[in-house]
Amino acid sequence: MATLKDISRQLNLSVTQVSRALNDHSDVSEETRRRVKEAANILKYQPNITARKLASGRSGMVGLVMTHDPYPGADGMWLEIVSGLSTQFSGRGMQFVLHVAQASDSILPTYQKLISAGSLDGFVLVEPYAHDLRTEFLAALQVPFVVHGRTIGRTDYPYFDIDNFGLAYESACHLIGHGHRRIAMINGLEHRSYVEARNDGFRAALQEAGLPVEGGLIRHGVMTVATGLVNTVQMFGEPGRAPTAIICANLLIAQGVYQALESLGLRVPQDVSVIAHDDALIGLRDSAFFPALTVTRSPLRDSWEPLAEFLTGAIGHKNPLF
Amino acid sequence: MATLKDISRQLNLSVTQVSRALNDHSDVSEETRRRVKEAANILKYQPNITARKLASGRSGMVGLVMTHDPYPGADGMWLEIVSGLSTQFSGRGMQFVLHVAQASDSILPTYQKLISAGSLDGFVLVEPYAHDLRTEFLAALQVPFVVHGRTIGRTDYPYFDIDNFGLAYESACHLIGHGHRRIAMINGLEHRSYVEARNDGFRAALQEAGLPVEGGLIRHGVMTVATGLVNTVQMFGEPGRAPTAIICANLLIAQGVYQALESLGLRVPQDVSVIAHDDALIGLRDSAFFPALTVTRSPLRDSWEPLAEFLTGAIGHKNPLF
DNA sequence: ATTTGCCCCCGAAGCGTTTCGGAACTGCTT
DNA sequence: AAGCAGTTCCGAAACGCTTCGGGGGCAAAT
Repeated sequence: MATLKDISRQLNLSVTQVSRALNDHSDVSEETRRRVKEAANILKYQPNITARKLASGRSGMVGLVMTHDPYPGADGMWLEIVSGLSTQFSGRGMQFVLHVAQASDSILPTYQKLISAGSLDGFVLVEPYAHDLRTEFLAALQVPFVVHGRTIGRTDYPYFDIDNFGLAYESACHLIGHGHRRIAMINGLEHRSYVEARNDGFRAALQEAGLPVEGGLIRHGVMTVATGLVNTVQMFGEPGRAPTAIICANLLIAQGVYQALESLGLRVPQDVSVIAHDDALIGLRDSAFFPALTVTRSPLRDSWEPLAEFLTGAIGHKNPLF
Repeated sequence: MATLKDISRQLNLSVTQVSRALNDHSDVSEETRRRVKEAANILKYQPNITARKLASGRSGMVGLVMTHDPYPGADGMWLEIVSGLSTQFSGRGMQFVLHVAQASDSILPTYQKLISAGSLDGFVLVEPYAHDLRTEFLAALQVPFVVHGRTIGRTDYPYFDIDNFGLAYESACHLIGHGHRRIAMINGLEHRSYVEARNDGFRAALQEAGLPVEGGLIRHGVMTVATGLVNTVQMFGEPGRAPTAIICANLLIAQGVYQALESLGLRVPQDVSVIAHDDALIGLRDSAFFPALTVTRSPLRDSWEPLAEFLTGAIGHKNPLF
């Protein structure tokens, strides 16, 4: 509850100088800086974010807007995203908040509202579509943002992505090298850019090997156990069209695939080979699979640090606080 | 980006009157109110939350602080909580934000920081302990808050709770009525108030029936499938001490219990009766259980509306915006 | 002796809103 | 004619902070 004025009174300094001292400006002597910081500590001074934002345009708060649509079964990822980003930002002295939009078609208005209300400095976007309205919208408004993944086309914004094309490509090549000729892929929801990229990588590998890319072999769904299960059962339901290998977009899907194969009396890897991508989510280990599961792995966790770094950079650059 | 000043200039009114018109104060004529609101619409005026907060002390934002510790497998509940509360508050023209504290022992400092930074009007607390530091802390600071559940002892704050005692009591009575003599309960984590209340209800029913309350029959854990599974296996591992009925704190635990019983070659309900409490979480239906599961049910979903109502009431009362 | 440059400091303005205390006007009562 | 109440309005202050522009003081350069 202590304010700058309190400190300034106590130290016989001007509010200005106290502010500059605390924000490590250049034109304040080493001695006063020390005294000010000491007094701030004693008085348990906390800068008033609201006032700071109003004066400087920067609040030190960044946000992520998620849509309200629930993803039953796939929500472990949200925990990972939210806690990961929160950790990173608070390590940088910023606040990370999550905002839930009411419906996916109200997401742009939600950003609009948050921006013109003016309490956030920037945004983190996750799960971008191949062509995403949000990036264009935020870019047009000159609001700092950062993307986990990336869109197709113009990418003149900071983002952090993994080689989704390569991931699927390598997995498919691996299976082809082992003699597989009918390979399926159970992927995430269509139009998401990483899903499309993986489809492309998958197709490229098949084409290189001279294999046809049949429609029914690429499947989409929310990344849950149920998706893996259902799609596997479906694929093996059409006689003569069953794959001999399956590539799974994540470990939950792989779990469903394993369950389905077991029920169908098929063995891994003798009857069907399975490869999955492992995001290293909390509470789900590839080592828990039996028979052993082959994975490509890149922990989601590794992306929060660069994303936070980029965003703080973009914000600081746009509107320096000191 | 339009401000009050813009509107006032356009209409030849004072900023004061425009503000009062938009906030539906009494001393502004019907005619001006109409004109002001129309102009605001045209100019796409959005009140600047930051400035409003600074001037009035109210920002229209409320928050929930969760701890960083991940609950693998039990995070569906977080989705339910966050999206439910968010929906309720945005329906009331407020913003709901989620903040992640770095560690559970830093939770009070986190509140402290958020409060003195002064960007939130109030808090929602969930999963309170029987004796909870947070309620005392916030009450002492006179910060509005509302609790999902309640603490033991002084409850002079707004809260919404269900009859956890009765829940467990009725379930136990039901089983006792069917002739069961060794009844187990697999409950949530110790010290949580709803967990303690259910323990109490459970014990009360047993005592009334003259049954002993043995130590090993009340078990605690995070509310996951794994907890149900492991505890069931353990209980049936001690010969002669196995229960004939199990009460589960939620559906995930019940799922684990079913899985364990199936592996152990035990049938529901012939060999073991199972009752669970159903919070009606997204993506998990009691009807999906086979053999059919007996449940007590009270949707978590029903609590967000009253909680939001209470909190907005408490905030408005404390510091009226108009 | 004057200028230049540097270091440290301060007053005041401004961010966009709310709110307090009055003020102008109308119409109505004494 | 004066007083009163009610309605509608406004100026100015305030919230806590940042930042612009300037201003002393002092040592080195002219």
